[in-house]
Order: sequence, then structure tokens, then C-alpha cells
Amino acid sequence: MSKSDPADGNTQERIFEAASAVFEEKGYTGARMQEIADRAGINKALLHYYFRTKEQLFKAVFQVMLKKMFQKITSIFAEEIPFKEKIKRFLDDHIEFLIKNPKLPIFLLNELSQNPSVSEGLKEIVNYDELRELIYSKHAKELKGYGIKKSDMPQLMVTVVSFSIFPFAARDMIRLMMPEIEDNKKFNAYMRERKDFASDFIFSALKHRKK
Amino acid sequence: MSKSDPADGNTQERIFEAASAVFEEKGYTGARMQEIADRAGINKALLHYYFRTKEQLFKAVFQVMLKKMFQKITSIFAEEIPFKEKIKRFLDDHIEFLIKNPKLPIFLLNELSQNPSVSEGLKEIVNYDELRELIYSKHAKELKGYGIKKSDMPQLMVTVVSFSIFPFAARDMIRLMMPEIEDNKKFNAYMRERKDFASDFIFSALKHRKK
DNA sequence: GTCTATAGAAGGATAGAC
DNA sequence: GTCTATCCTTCTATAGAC
Repeated sequence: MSKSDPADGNTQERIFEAASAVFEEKGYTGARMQEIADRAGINKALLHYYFRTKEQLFKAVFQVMLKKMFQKITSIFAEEIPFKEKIKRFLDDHIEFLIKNPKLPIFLLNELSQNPSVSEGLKEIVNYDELRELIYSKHAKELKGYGIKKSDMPQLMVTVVSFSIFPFAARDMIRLMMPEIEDNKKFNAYMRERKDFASDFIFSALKHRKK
Repeated sequence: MSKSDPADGNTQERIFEAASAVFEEKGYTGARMQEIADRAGINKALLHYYFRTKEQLFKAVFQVMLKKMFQKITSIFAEEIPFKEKIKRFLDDHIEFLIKNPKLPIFLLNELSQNPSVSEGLKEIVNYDELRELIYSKHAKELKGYGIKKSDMPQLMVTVVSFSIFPFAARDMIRLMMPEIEDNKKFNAYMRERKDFASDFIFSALKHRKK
């Protein structure tokens, strides 16, 4: 029993967790250091002791969130499995991940658009050039069969990730409009249904679209 | 010449325009009354004279933005043209609209998720139940041919709008990752290319997907 | 490392003159 | 209607005791 209680963790971790929750919920400008301190069960002064400023605390949190979001996306595409398997695995894994982190997409997208200083981290996390080449060269034959040229990759990649990310980013718009999937339980079922819907949709389109 | 100069408009209009720009750029919590006053060429006191509080000014602005965004979406689907034409017209009109208002999607989605008090307006602007029934009954035959049941409508509708909205909502993520479409000129060309890409993608998928 | 107390600045809102 | 001056609250950040 030499370790501290893992249920609450050490102070720095508790601050980090609290900050993650508050920033994700309120955004950078909406977040309050007082609320973070309260949730971490400490006082404001201690926040500044561990992370000198709000900005620094935010950057630390944001980097970790970016990693959480993108490592999942990119790691799958580096595996040695058929293209169709990759898409299916991506949709499955990513949608399950987002069901556990539903507010992450809108938070990341919004802060990226508002907080330019936070952008730097992304290129270190995702090497897009490498990723695109990896996908395109590993599945050159299949993609050519679909009539996908290298210059079409951005259209295809944005389309695929939009299937999982967009409904979460637009969660509240959807909630307000569609009574069928108002509550979270129904929405999660809708998203699980969407795994197959998206996979069928994508591959039917690829096989038969105009070229 | 009894009217005031339309170039700058009256004070209330100038405030409204300035507020729209600042809120759209910074979000509710990030926006500053001082900045709005500066852009409108007046002082803070006058803001409060016309719109009592920041909250009220924001609500007024937000309602108008919601309308701008959704009237375009919904009006097309009420027209008396074939289903395929509707999708094409929607993609064309909406993407052109978003090229002129690129920051609107992330702003609306973020505020809807953060500012619950602002949600009320949406149901008055978009009557989803009516819209879904309209689409489904007007094109029952065609949709049945595609194997789209009434319960599939949410999947289909979210998919269609994601083609236009998502790339704008994720604009900065895309900018940071994809050097091919880093600058706005290239991105706009990419989005115009996307009109046909999306249309082909959607109808190939509908015609051939598993049912 | 952790706390209390408070400095110092910024922001929303109002009073009152013109 | 419009302005200047100012109030009051909130927020980030720090000083200093323990």
C-alpha cells in the first residue's frame, strides 16, 4: 500500500481531470479557474502553483485531448488489414470512443477555430502527409478500382470522418430537431446503427459512383 | 434623400452588424461589449440603451443567424422538383452560402451546445416533423426504391447535411492537416468540387447499398 | 504543498449631463 | 439618442503564512 489512493490520484492529476472537464464543457473563455479548483477539491492558488496560468493549464489539457481524438483515428489506418476492414474498424472504434466522449468534437473544433495558439500541437500528433501516402500506397489497387485518384483523397477522408464526428458535433442541433433521437440512449443507439449505415453507404458509393 | 446613408445604416443596425461579427468570431463568452461598441463606432453605454444586456443582444443576433442558416436548408425541400434535384440544389446553394459565411457552422453548433437558453428559437424556425413528412411523402416511391424506410430518414438527412456543413465546421482542423487545401481559395475550390463529389457519392450509395 | 487574503485588471451595466 | 464617468462584480494571479 505504498501508492496513494488511485481513486482520487495526486493533486496534479486531480487538477488536470477537473480542468479537462470544465474546459470541455465551457470552452476556454467560458471556463473559470474557481470552478476547476472546486471540482478538484482545492483552491485557486494551488492551480497557479502547478500550472502558472489559465492559458498554460488549457494548453496542457488541449494537447492530451487532441491526442486522444487523433491517435485512435490514425493508428487504425497504419495496420495491415484490407481497406474495407480499416473503414469498418475505424467507424466502430471511433463511434464507441465518441459515445464515451460526446463533447470532445465540438470542443476541439471550436477551440481550434478560436484559439490559434493551440494549433501548433496538431501537426506533431498527426502526420497527414505520411498518413495519406500510407493509405494511398497500401491500397493503391483497390482505390484505383474505385476511381479514387490521389487528388480525391481529401474528399474521401473528410467524408469518412464526417460520418462519425459530425453527428456528435451537431448533437444539440439534432436533439432539438429530431424527436426520434432526443435522449442520449436513443442517440447512442442511432450512432451504433450508423456504423453499418455508414459502411454500407461508403462502399456502395465507392463501387458504383461516376468516375 | 430623406433616408439616412445606407452605407452605414442607422445606429441599431450598425450595432447589430458589429455584434454579429464579434459574436460569430469570438463566441458568446469570448465576445466583449467594448469590441462591439468599437466596431459599431459608438460607446458601450449606447449598446445597453438599444439592447439592455449582452445576453439580449446575443439572442437577437443568434436568432437571425439561425434563420439565415436554416431557411436555406428547408425552403428547397418544400419545392416541387424531383428528389435528386433537391439534393443537388441543396448542395449547390448551401455550399455557396457557407463559402460566404464560413464561420457560421462552428459558431451555431458551439453556442447551441453551450448556451441552452438560446435553443428555444430553433423549433420555431425549423419544423422538422413537417419537413421529414414532406420529404418522405413527396418522394415515397423513390425512397422506397432506395430501401429507405421512414425510420432511416434521420440517418439520411444527417448524412446529406454533413457533406456541406462538416468541412466548414472542421475548417481549421482541415487547414492544419491538409496542405492541399490550406488557403481559402483552394478550400473554396475544394468545396465547389465537393458539390458533385457529394451528389455522385450519395446517389451511388442510395442506388446500390444493402437494404 | 497547501491555504487565506488580497491585489490588480477587466468586464457588464448604470447615472446623469447634454 | 449619445456621451463621459463611474459603480460593482467577477476573474486571474500573487503574496505570504503555515
